[in-house]
Amino acid sequence: MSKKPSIPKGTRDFNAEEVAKRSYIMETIKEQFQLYGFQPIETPSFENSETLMGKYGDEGDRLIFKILNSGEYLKKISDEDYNSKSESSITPKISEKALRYDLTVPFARYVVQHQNEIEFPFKRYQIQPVWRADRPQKGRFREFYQCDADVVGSKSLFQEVEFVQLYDAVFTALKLEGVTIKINNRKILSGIAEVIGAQDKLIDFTVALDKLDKIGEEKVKEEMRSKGIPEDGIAKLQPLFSLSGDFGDQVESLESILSTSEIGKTGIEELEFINSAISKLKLKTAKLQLDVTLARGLNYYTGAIFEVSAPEGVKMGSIGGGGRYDDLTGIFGLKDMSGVGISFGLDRIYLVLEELNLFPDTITEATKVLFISFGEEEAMASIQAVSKLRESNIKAEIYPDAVASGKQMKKQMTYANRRNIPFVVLVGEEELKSNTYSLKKMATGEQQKLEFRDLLKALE
RNA sequence: GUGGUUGUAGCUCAGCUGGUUAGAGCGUCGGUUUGUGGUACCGAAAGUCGCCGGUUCGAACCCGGUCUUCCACCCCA
Repeated sequence: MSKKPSIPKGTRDFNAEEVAKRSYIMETIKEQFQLYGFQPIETPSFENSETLMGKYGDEGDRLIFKILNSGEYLKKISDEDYNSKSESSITPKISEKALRYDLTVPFARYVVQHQNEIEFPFKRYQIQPVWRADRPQKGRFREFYQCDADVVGSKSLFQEVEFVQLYDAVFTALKLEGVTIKINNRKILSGIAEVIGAQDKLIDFTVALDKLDKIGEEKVKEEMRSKGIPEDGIAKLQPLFSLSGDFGDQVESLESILSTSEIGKTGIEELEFINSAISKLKLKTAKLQLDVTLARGLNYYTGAIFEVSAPEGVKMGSIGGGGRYDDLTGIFGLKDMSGVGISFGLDRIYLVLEELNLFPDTITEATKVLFISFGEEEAMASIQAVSKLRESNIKAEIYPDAVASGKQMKKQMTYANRRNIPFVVLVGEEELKSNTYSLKKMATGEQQKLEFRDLLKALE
């Protein structure tokens, strides 16, 4: 045996069934995106490095796949840089392009670049792969698909409301019931940080808070202390750790904490607006839940923050996320362009649907009938029949190699069986003479000789 | 980037404290069955034990490195 070929870690091949299942998810999402008025765009797999670098924090920069320059790139490096062995100074000189890390930043770039051709508010969706140089683990790959829908150019909170509805619509259409749409607001987090005297430590504070359900109250407090958050501030957080009840109850507790923070109060108002709209509009199968510990994407989110988690009992990271970013295009020079968007994690949704057995049986449509090949003359007759069946939209094929003996007959039957082809047609010497077709139903083994008209009827 | 885990036939995995020619099930191929698959029986082929190096009289097994798998942390879809 020669050297085994392989694919890079964190990447996958997909067989016919997997492709069918993946496209089922994509089509379902696409359909809902279009129903909500989003237009598709696509952007290149790789961007100029400067478009991506620095947009996702230090951690993000580390996870961006960089593309090596072509040509004699080493000759352009000065001896000083070369000997320094410093990645940060050499990397930009030998790599000017990088693989797309998410769809949001390329979208922001797109909006700025095409601002004169775009009607605002601009609603677009985008379904494309992204790449991250991460270590793979459960539900985490180095190449995976994101399905994003965003609106730029509207500050209306009704956008947030519609996105909650959109999440609900997609997961309902996928029959994935009972997902939780968690919502939070950056302004509330800022408000809390302000109240406890940690405005400058917002990220440290929220990163610690985000771990609450994972490591528990004490460990979270410990981490906050270690980051230099004052003890009396941590004490003020106490009501946060025991938040309970419905949306309204939780908001009440928050109000008591945030009474002295203007920004915090704004955050609460926004949350309440979204919640009351949603409770009037009603969700079909999803739940909307306030989660003050939710703190993702803080590098650019400024208002609402969303995250969707799989139904209870399924061990999987978030299957979707999103939020409001008031100034994303600002980085590229277009000010005052508020955006809000959500993302679906195709690969994770796939794993969840698989685990819960929610894929419809009908999505893997294969060949319906296989014609057994006997010889040249028979094959010719078979191909004529196959062509006619195809004209009637019946998936039909003929085994490419002729039967020379019973062994090959067996081989062809086995082939039909393996591929789950439900019907086999035999056209041999006898059938040729009588101008008939022997149709065999594989599941039961029953077989009958039919004229073409009846064959067509039986297969329709 | 940190810590752990995995790698033996096409696939799933056994393989004792290091000891002759490395095993099973499934699959593949052939036969019982020359116009009939899915069930039965008989037989056969198939492995540089992930790769490189070390220890040893002797390594699938012990040690080091490296790649890979999966998991956790960080972060994230």
